[in-house]
Amino acid sequence: MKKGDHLFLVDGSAYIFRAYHALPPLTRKSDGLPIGAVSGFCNMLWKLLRNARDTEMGITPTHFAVIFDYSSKTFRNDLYDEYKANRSAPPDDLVPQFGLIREATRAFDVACIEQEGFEADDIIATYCRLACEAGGDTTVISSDKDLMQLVGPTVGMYDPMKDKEIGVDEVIEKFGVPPEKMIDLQALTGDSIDNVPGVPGIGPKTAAQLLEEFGDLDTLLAKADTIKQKKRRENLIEHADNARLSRELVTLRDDVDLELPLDALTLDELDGPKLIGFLKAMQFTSLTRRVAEQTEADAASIEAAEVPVEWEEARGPDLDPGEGPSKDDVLPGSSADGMTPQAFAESRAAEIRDIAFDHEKYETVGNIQHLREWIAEARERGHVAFDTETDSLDPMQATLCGFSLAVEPGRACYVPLCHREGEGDLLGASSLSDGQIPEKEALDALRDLLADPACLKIGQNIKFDMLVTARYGLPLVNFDDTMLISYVIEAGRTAGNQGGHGMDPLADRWLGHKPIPYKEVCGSGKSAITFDRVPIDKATHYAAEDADITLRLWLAMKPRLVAEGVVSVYERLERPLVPVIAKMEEAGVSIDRQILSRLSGEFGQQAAGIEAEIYEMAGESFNIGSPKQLGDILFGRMGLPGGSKTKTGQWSTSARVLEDLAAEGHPLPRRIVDWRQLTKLKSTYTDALPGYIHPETRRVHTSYQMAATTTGRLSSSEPNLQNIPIRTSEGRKIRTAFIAEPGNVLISADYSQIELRILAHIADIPQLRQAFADGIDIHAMTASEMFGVPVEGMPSEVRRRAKAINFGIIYGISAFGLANQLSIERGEAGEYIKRYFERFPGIRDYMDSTKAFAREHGYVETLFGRRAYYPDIRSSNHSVRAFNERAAINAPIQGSAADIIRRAMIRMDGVLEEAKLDAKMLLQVHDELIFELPKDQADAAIPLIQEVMENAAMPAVDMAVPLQVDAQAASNWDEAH
DNA sequence: GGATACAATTA
DNA sequence: CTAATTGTATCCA
Repeated sequence: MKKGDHLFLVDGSAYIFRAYHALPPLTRKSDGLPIGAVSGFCNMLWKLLRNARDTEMGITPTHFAVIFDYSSKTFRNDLYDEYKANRSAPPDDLVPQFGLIREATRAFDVACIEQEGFEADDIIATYCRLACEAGGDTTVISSDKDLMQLVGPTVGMYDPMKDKEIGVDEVIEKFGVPPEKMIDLQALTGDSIDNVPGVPGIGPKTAAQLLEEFGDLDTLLAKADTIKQKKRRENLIEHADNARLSRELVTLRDDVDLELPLDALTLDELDGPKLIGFLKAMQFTSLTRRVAEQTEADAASIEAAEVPVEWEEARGPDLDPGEGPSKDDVLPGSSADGMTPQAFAESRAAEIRDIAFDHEKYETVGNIQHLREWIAEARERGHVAFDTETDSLDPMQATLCGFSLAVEPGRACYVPLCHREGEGDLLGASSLSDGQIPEKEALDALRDLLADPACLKIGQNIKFDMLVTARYGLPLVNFDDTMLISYVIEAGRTAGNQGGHGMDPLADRWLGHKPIPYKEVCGSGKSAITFDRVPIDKATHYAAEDADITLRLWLAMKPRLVAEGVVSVYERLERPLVPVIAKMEEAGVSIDRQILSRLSGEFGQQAAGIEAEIYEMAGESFNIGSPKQLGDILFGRMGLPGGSKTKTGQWSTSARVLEDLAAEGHPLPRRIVDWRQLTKLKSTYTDALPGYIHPETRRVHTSYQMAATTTGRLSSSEPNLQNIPIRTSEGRKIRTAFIAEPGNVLISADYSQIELRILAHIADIPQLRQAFADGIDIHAMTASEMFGVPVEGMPSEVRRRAKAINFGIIYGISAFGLANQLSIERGEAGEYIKRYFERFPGIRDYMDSTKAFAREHGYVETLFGRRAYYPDIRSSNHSVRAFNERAAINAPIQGSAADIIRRAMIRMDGVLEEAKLDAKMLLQVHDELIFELPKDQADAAIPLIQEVMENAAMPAVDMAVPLQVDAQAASNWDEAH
């Protein structure tokens, strides 16, 4: 190696894990071999090497190697035997990919390096040092912070997934310290993934600040006693040794005795046919094609290589028979001929991922002719991505600032409508910016596009855009929603990261692209501006990018619906519900301010009285709302026996614990429970709800999230109208404030025991089926089966226990949970469960087979084919696994019920309309629908609503158990329910 | 101001 | 023991 040479070092092991989690899971079409990470790896290597051969741009490596960890045990374990002890075994579908990635490296004719006893990072550090000494430059292909300590004048890093170079400045930007201080920073923060201890309570921000102040770790530890913050000071002093140990653990060794010298890493000419053989074996069609083009090899004449792989499973995809793609699922430019849907979806996703973003190419549309051209092109093509920009996240309040369109990847525009400039605080002082089409003219043109049934509008969370455009008098027909497509294909796969199905995480996962952050355009906090204040050129970059991303996501994801056999879930349970829910949100519900205000006063007074009693009993005043202070009083000063502890080691003051104390004769805990209940009712409901009354409609418009839960349920927020109190008489009063307009009534229609009925159907339990067919009290029946007590004259306590068990079954019962619920010993709860399974062995069979299915496939299905993914069900951690098993048992039951009410909601409008009823569906509360309609139509509507709901599973599923719906009309929600 | 913990509410 | 959202307290930047 000599001056001017450039060494590329790929951190192979880190890449594998990152690619596995970040990229959509791919499988080889012929046998289901998982190859997602391999695919990402090959695409990355190809990109790096292709750039390498293009001397016009980028850096040209002369030396190249991929480095892997050899085994998990290294010299660091001798320093600290807990090192990396938190690492769980790699997922089953990643294991075969380790070998494949090494094969891929060889197919690319690149050095593949691993050495026993050392981590890839140490080998990388050593090569870096050698290259530097020889006068060459190095680029480390990784984004691992552990490697950032190597960055310097001749060493850079490159994050292949974010296409981002990391130099000295980037390290400082990200961590607030220069690379040479990264070791000290990591020593302080530790690393929970690698189980490096660090100092508790110190995160990257604090660490950077401390190092800035003290210079380095040793100085810091020596002067730790001068630190002001108490906790921080104590932790630094107490854990100083851990910090020193951590420093040793995170310091990379650059003196590894290398098996392969630096000069052996020279980059050879690519062997096209060899690489193509491998890619063909993996069935990477689009990369094969590109490599063939580049190397001028004849791909057709090259046979797929034999690639050794340890993989026993050979399962095909589970396509629902007879459920083909519908007409509008035939995608533009489709080259699916001769390909399986799976292979097509894969190659499409890979194709889309490779198209670069260029914000400069987006157009701003400032005259009507230009807009008409865009709309004509969209209608010509038959599909267009559409996104509105507004000044509010609330679609019922939002003012339209502009909209964007995208017709093909990279080709997108923004149409500003009412951007303003100048001071806004004085009336009329701001003025409309130049270069905007008059709003009415632009909207009239847009109407032709949105109302055109022959042109598919593609949105991300299109319910929002639908509500906004509806308020401007524009109907939106024929649409797709990328958020819902994502929800159908990977509910639960993506839990954790924000939103899961929001634009940012989707763009990251499917396109490897980070959109312009909203904060960068509009600022945040106090200095935030509304979108109409954003300069138009800046707005175009942001808004057109959103439409561009939406279009790309649609292109990349939609074929997956077919590939995974879930088209009907999307087309029958998700998409048609969008306009239904939009209408419900738009309708809103009427709330009586006066009732709430009166209740607020009552609750406030009662709470104040109880507060005084509490201080009296406690002998001092304190903040009752602080669990910490309350715990100190109850279990410290007053010396009451503590029950359980919370996960942070505090004494629990949950209602459960307090009620147990009350039962032992202590008067104070009871009052605490009462106080909490009243303050909850006041703050969350009677005080907060009036604030949600819309200034113009005078009604409350909740927002339903269609892609928020793993099971298929909706959720409601701002305000949440799915948790309005009902259990206690005090809470119930709040429901009287939900009223019908004068002359109208509310109808509440709810499914009776729908989840138990679904369980009886799915698990096929004869006694349960019979009981539901006969209309018997199901909990009493369970009690009599289990305890041999006749239903007649059964003590209520016996029935209560049976009821808790029935619920427990639906929740994937555990002795711990049941014991907690019933305040009994775990052993006794275990006995109950045992006895239950003896009487209903079919339930145990259902649970076992559901668990087995989930473990094998990674997901479970509802009666209607909706999937809920539980990737952690294979966790080696017992409690994580058990939790996922319970969730997997519950999901088909809860999810099937959710699917049934969705079907009812989708059909409801048409049925009511046909019957000439002016009923409006207002709310959904999981198993209940609320309608508002003229008083004199209630008698006609009730049986119709019941019929639609009771038959909602038909004809897709013919339930072995009848569904029963109870419905009543009244002037408020309390009486209707 | 943002993140986290805990407790409340619902089906 | 399943699935959610919201409000208050608390800690830290």
